[in-house]
Amino acid sequence: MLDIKFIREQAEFVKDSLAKRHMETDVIDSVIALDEKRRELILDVESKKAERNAVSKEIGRMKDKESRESKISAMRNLGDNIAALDEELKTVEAELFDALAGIPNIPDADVPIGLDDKDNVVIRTVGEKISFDFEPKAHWDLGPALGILDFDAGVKLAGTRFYVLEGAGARLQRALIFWMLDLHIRQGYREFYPPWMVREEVMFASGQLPKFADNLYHDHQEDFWWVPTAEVPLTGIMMGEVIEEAELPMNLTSYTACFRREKMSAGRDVRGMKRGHQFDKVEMYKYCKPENASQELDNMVADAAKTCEELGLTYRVLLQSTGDLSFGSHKTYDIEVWAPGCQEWLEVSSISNIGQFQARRANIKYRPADGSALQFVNTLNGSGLGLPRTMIAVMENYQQADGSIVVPEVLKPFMGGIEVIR
RNA sequence: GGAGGGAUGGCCGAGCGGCCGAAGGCGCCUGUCUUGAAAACAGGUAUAGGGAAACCUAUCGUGGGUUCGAAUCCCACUUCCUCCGCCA
Repeated sequence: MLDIKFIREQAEFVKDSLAKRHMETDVIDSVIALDEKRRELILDVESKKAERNAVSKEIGRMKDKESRESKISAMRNLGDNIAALDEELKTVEAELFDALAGIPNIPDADVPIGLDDKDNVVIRTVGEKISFDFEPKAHWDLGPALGILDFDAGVKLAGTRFYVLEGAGARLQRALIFWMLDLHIRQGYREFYPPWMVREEVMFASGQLPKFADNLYHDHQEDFWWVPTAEVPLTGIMMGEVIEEAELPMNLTSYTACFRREKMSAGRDVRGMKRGHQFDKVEMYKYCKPENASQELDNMVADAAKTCEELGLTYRVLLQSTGDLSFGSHKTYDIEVWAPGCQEWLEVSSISNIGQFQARRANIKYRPADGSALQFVNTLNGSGLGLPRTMIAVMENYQQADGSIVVPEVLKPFMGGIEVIR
């Protein structure tokens, strides 16, 4: 959510930013009109309240019954007037809030302008695409052949876009989770295990609601929303809090399953385990001061990249264009790993500086050490990494001619002595 | 699921429908004193919105209601605690 004062003062700049995202800019004009209406009403209703407060105090001290009665009836009328104005103000504020909640974040100045993900800019590529002296297989052939990945069972249990990992496959994923969490702890993150279902207000705070309700699973009998990413509870955990400056930056990491309806992308990526309704992810998250956010974004990209490096995967870092930038993001890098079987760069991580966009929705501030006024923190989030695609990359990169899969060096301690899955 | 008791500032804790944005204490900040510190003493110390400013408005878990006026009365909800039941 953007600051209404900022919009008021920098209307043209905000419009330009919307235009970069290929959005209509009319909403800014209506927001400014609503804001003016709102301030008019506040001026009016608050002066009336001031009068009522003053007269009510007088009434409390008055002895003369008649003039007392006349004041009371005058205040009764004023009270009705105030109630009507309050009602009107409430309506205007709700409209303003809804309008503001629908405006995306301002892209950072160095975000390339583009239409979609094709305009994302490759910043660097690390490693060479692996070459084999045989024809590499895709994971959807490798996995079932080894008996570690079962698409039919997933469909039987839950339908399309579900699969079952078993044996060394399930264990490999668990090893990745353990190893990633340990790595992030070494990198200075604190591990959290949050609820995987949250209240509606938490979904709103992190920016998923109201806009993306269609992509979420929701229990209609209780106020429970299944998290689409650990970013949601990791934002919510500090909702409404004031953090001491000395505590910043706060680095958090969490493993959760993620649940997504993926309604928008029906028909895309249907094959394999690339895109499912349920997937596991290890997430990194930061609360920091605004002036450090840019540096912390770079740090987080480096932390995620380290994960790919230690796994021995070829990867590239991309800067998202304005056409691909998600609703709440100020600036986002993607990390993609090369999957030689399905011949694809797979997005395993998306690392974003959200600025104060979420903090404003979630009301998360910090208290500067010098005692000056409270400030909104900045928040950052990034996958470290998404498990299914990491699994794909590991399976396809570490495959051997006979269809077996070598366990990456860093995962061996977690595999109970299994060095090759066969 | 049933019964009962709570929720007040950074923390603890008072609070009769009006003089309560809220006593008192602790903590913190500033000053006096001191070579320095401690102690003592004095003053200050919530958040948000509006306003050029003076200042005004709102907030005592949340949302409604009663009233000229609500921390205080009424209703609903959230949450914590105690007891009973159920349960991995």
